[in-house]
Amino acid sequence: MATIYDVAKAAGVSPKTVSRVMNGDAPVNQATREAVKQAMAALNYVPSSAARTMRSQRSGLIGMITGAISSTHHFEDAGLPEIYLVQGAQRVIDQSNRTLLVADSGGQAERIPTLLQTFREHRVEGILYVAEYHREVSLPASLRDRPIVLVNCFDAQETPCVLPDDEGAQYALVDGLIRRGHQRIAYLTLPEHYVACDLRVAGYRRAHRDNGIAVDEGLVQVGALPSTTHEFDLLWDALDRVLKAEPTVICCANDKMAMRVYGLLRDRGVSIPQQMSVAGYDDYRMIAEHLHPGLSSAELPYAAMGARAADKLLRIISGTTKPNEPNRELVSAPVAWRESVQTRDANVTQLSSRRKET
Amino acid sequence: MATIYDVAKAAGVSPKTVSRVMNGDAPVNQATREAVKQAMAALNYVPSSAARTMRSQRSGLIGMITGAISSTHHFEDAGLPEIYLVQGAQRVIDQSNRTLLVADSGGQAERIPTLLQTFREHRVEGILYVAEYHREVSLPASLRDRPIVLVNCFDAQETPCVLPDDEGAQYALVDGLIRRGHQRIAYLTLPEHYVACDLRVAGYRRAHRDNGIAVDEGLVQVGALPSTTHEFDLLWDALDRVLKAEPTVICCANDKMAMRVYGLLRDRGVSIPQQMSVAGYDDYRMIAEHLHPGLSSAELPYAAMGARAADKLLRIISGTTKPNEPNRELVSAPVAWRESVQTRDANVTQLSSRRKET
DNA sequence: GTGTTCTATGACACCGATGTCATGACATCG
DNA sequence: CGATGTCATGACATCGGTGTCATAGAACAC
Repeated sequence: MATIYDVAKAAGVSPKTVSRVMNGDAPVNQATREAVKQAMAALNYVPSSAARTMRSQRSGLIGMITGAISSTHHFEDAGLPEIYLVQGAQRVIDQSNRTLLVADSGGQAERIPTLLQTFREHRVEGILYVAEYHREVSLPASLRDRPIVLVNCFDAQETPCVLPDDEGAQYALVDGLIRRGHQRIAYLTLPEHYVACDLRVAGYRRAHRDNGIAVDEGLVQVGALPSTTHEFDLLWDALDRVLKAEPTVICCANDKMAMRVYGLLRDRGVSIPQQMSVAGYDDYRMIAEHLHPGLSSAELPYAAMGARAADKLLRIISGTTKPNEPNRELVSAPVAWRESVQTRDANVTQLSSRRKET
Repeated sequence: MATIYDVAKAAGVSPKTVSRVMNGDAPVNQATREAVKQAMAALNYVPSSAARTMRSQRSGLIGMITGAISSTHHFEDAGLPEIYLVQGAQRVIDQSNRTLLVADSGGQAERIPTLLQTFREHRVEGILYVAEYHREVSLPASLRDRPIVLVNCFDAQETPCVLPDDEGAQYALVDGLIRRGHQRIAYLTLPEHYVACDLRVAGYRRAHRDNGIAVDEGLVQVGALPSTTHEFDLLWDALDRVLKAEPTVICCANDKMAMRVYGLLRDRGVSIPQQMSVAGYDDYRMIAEHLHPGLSSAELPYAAMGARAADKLLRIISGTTKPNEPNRELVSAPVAWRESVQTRDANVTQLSSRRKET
């Protein structure tokens, strides 16, 4: 590969002048500049980031570590939307003239030290630490030696983090359901004690409270288990229980669950949305758009979170954090309304007739 | 950050000796070695890959460019499984003590030159060029200056590539259907003239031929359009047409389409799999496992393709390609059989009774 | 005892950028 | 006309590793 010396020789100038042409940090005669540019083009010159890094002590690299945390089991399908996080972060990072170095542990936590070692060898300027679902983490001390932003997770040390606004999004979804005339809103939750579960149930309740509707506790049932292999073992029973409470719409903890509920409802001869509306969470387009009817869902805004996290990290690195910038940032997204939710005349109760059919 | 000089000073040796301890390329006295190791640990020393790269002229970086090609429109959900490609490639590349540098264009082709420039600045040793669906590409000349392996695509110049075995996988799926007693197998295809469409239809036909079954052309209908926004506009009609040919199973071009077909069949009151079996393609676990009933599907083996491509690229880089290694490699995967396909008694035709029901 | 080989180590240059400082050619000012 | 300043450029050192070569001492052969 051509070096700056080759270019200098070809253009009949010193390497330093070539450097000046590239970086524009000092005046260069127009004729000289042209000669240098021609030489660069002729030799197909590309500057070496290794040499630059050495001289400048700045690598221009940002490390992202994903799929990082679970050691007990592999998440088969978590990880998929991470590509959106990567895209969102990369866009922002490219604009700052830096490069994103992605290390995916593939869910094997034991690989993390190796990946971090690689990051350190490359002198990454900061790290984006991505969890596969909204949760609390405790960072290894070895991660604390450079700027870091947590994505989709938080810790007890108030490390800067970017989180989805689970409470707000679920609120928006349930509030939207109420505005569409629904009063009896079933909710099949995530596994208990998950951060997202608690937050979303809180949003569900706040939406009821703000609209002056009392929550029938029979309408709220745990719909999933933490184990991925038996994740939906209790869904059948949970669905039976909420149906007993005679809802007009079933909110599912995520789109996967909603997809299953579609099947289960149809097994029971319940048509969607005529006899029962359904809503999801995550807005996985792959699912929500292609289910029939299209699934209304609260978006998990991964791309925006990636962008926001990258932005925050870059500001920390450059020391230009905003004065009152909070450590913890919530990212919101609008609800995607599709055909699975039917608008009801608030004064009409179709419940009794529907129940007769099934 | 501590440098090799700091370590040398702390251990009372020369930098070169520290280097020897790290690389083990020359004998070092046991006592000296221990002293150096202690100094490295005490100073939390991590060697600088930039300095190494400069001296050795080897970056240890492999570039992967994804989501790279489409310029006309953004693929909303293509790109998702790419994470598997990344994981598969990364595993192999890590084992070779190299680092994967992923650049995702987010479907914006105009960003590719920038990304390639970054790759060149980092002196990547080779490039994995990933297409978002199986297709022919023509590479920009600027990509030809270093080893490259195409993934999920091929070109006219016989550039080394790794492809999914569409023909073989569709053959295996259809052959499996026939072995399960199906004789009238409908096929809703991808958009016409797509590489994968032609290959899969070929597999479908070969499976019939090998089993001595004539293909009823009414059973084969185009099920999707190239436009993503109107991708499935003709699915309704296509489904109607194949149903007229009285199939016992409907093969869909991909899992998304199968998900829609689930909905459409149920609208028609056709139960799956009792009245109609359904099969997909891609084996997107997120869909196939959570549809109800579970969807039988031919796997698109992204992780394996990523690993194979990385392996091939590393062998090209190291000059250890196998003697008879073909430029083009096909990656196969077994069919994932789930409940959406019902085994039939080959001698019983339930068609007439089923048609009456609907 | 001298020559040869091996072990263990260090001095020094080099990879390719760029920061610092110096210098020469002009232009401007008093 | 000499002092000062600006413009354009180059010499040189430096970043942190490692390849090359030199060297001192120990071990071994004859």
